[in-house]
Amino acid sequence: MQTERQKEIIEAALVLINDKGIQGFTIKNLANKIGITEPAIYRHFTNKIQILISILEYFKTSTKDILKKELNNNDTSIEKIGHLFTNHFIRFSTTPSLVSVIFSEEVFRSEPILIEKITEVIERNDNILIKIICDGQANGEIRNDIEAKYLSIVIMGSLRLFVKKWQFAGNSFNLRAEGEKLIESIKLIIEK
Amino acid sequence: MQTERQKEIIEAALVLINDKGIQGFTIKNLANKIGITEPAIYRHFTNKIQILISILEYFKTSTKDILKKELNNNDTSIEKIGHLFTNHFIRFSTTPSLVSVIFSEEVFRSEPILIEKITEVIERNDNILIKIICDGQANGEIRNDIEAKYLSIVIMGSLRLFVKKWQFAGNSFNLRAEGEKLIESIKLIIEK
DNA sequence: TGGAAGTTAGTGAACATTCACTAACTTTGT
DNA sequence: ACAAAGTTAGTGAATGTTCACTAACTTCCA
Repeated sequence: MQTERQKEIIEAALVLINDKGIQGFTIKNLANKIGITEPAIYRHFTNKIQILISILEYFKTSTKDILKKELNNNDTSIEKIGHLFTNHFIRFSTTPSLVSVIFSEEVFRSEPILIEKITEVIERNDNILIKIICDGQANGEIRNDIEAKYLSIVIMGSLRLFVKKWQFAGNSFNLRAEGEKLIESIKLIIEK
Repeated sequence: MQTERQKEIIEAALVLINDKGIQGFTIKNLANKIGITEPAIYRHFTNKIQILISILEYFKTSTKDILKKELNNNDTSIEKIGHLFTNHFIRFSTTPSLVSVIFSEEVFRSEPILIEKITEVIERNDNILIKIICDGQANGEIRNDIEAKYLSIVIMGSLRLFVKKWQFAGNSFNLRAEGEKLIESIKLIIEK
C-alpha cells in the first residue's frame, strides 16, 4: 500500500508531467511542488523510475474499477461502450492530469520496464473493447461488414483524439458534455 | 534554402527523436549519428530550437505537396479522403521517422514558438478534412446525420491511432497494405 | 589566400542521486 | 514510569555526469 506522502508525490508528478511534459518532471520541480527538499523524495521512492512505475499502477487500478462495474451488467454492447467512455470522461474531468497517462508512450520511453507496463495496459484495454464489439456483432447489435479489429481502432482512435484535443486546448471545454455528442456519433456509426 | 549538411542534420534529428524520443535528442547524439563533433552542429544551426523549427518546416512543405495534388482534382469527396491517407501511408513508409512529427506535441512542448507552429499545422489539416467532408455532405455522398466536426475526429483519430500502433510495433507490419483495409472501413462508415 | 567547415578543450547550469547529520516521534526493558 | 534505543522524515552540502553552447585553433578547397 501507499503512504499519504507517496500518494502526494504521485499526484504532484502527474500534474507536473501534464503541465510541462517529461522535461518538466525533475526531482527538483517535484520537491518544490510538494514543499520539501529533493533528498526527502528519496525517503519515499528509491529512484525516479519507481515514481513513474507507481503512476502507471495508480492508473491501472483506478481503471480496473471502471471496467469491472461495466462489463458484468446486462447492458447491450453498444450501451456498454457508451458507459465505458462516459466513465472515462468523468474520470478525466475530475483529474485532468490522468490524460497524460493515456498518451504516455513518450514519457515512459526511457525505460524498458515502463514500456512493458504501458504495453500491458494498452493491450488489456484493446482486448476488452474488441471483446465487447465481437459480442455485439454476434448478437446482431453491431454492424459486421467491418472487422472488430478495425472498429476498435475507429472507436478508440476517435476518443483518444477527442481527449487529446481537450488536453491541447487546456481543458477549456466541457469534456463530459461534448464527449456525449461524440459517443452518440460513434453509436450511430457502429450500429447495424 | 537548406544546405546538404542542414538536411542531413534534420533527418538525423528526426531519426533520433523517432528512435529514442525527446530525451534522446541531444546535440551529442546528433553529432555522433552524423559523424562530426558537437560544435560542428553549430556551424549549421544557431541553436537546438532552430533544428526543431526546421523539422516542422520540412514536414509542412512536404505535406503541402500531397495536399495540393489531391484537392484540385475531380475525385469524389470519399475518394479524396482515401487518396489523402494513402499518400500519407506511402510517405510514412518511406520515412518512418516522420511519424514522430504528427505526434510531436510532447517534443515541441518546451518552446512557445514550436507550439505555435505545430498548432498551425494541425489546424490547417483539420480544416482541409472538414472542408472535404462538408462538400461530400452537401452533394449527398457522405452521411449527414453526424456533424462534419465529429466525422473529422473519427477519421483523423482512427488514422492517428493506426499509425501510432505501427510506430509502437516498430514498423513491423505493412502500413500501406493494412492501411488500405482501414481506409475501406472508414469509407463504409462515412458513406450515405 | 581567405572563408567555410571542421577540430580540441573548455564553460556554467542542470540533472539524479548520495552524504552526514538532526529533530521529533515510537518502541522497549527495567 | 521513564530513559535508552530505534525509527521516520526531513535538512544542506556535495557527488559525478550530462547538458547546450563557445572560444580559439586547424584543415581544406575554390
